[in-house]
Amino acid sequence: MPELPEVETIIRQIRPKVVGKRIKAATVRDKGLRMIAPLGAEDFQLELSEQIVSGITRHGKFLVFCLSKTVVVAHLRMSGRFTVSDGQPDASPYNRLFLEFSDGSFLNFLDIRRFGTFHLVEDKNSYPGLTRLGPDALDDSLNTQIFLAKLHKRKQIIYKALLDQSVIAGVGNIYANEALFRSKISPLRPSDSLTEGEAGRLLAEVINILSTALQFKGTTLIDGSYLDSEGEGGAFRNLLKVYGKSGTPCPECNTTLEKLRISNRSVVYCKICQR
DNA sequence: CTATAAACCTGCTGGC
DNA sequence: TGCCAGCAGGTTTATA
Repeated sequence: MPELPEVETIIRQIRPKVVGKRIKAATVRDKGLRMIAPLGAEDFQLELSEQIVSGITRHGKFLVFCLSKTVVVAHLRMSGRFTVSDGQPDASPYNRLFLEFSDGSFLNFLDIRRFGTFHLVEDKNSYPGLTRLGPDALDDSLNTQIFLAKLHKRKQIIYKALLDQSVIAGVGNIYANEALFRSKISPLRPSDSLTEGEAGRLLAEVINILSTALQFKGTTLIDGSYLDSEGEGGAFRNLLKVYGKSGTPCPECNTTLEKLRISNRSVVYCKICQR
């Protein structure tokens, strides 16, 4: 699933192929979904036509396409992908939406599960999904004090706080599991019980793991659930220590890793190492 | 206010 | 072999 490193990888790959180009036509192939907002597919296509892509940025897991007149905020959710093709749109049956540029190239949005979203807005401050976000997990301005203050303000377990994008933006289930293990903190700890030292350790592991995963172009599970814009999988899978490994020995102490169900998600942890 | 749950989707896997 | 329940899970919206 695309989390921060996967989204950043995709952006870095498509940016040079897309920025500066003029949109000749936008085509929403998959009608009748909630993918496009707030306009319907027809208006979305009209609005994008003739605009120039001036840049692509990211906040958390959201992609922000800056166009000459408007902004399109996209989210890949579980199975969204982008590809760039020449001459014709990507032939995948899961190609849900594509932009045709004036040079004959195409930016395609592929999404098996159709959870991905596109919001056309005036500017990025007019999209609530973005304004709600906390600082990006790899933003330089993020520090232990900010993180700790947010953790102490809420009454929820640290696992849920880590996934709460309004605390910090960009962490999903895979990297939350890994960061908690590496910082030796139990996912069940109340977030307001973390000491400054623990919060600092956890934040350092979050930053470390996300930036390392970015170097590896993200994580692709055995099931091939994530592929970048080149159709490649990320190699960080080989560095996972606990995610998806319940029932196997803890790499630190050999205790069998346990699986929890929190908010309908699978959480794997070592009850000996993580306190 | 918080906290939980359901909804959105499709492909894959495990059990019978 | 076939069928079906369950799982994967980020975010929004609804409900308690």
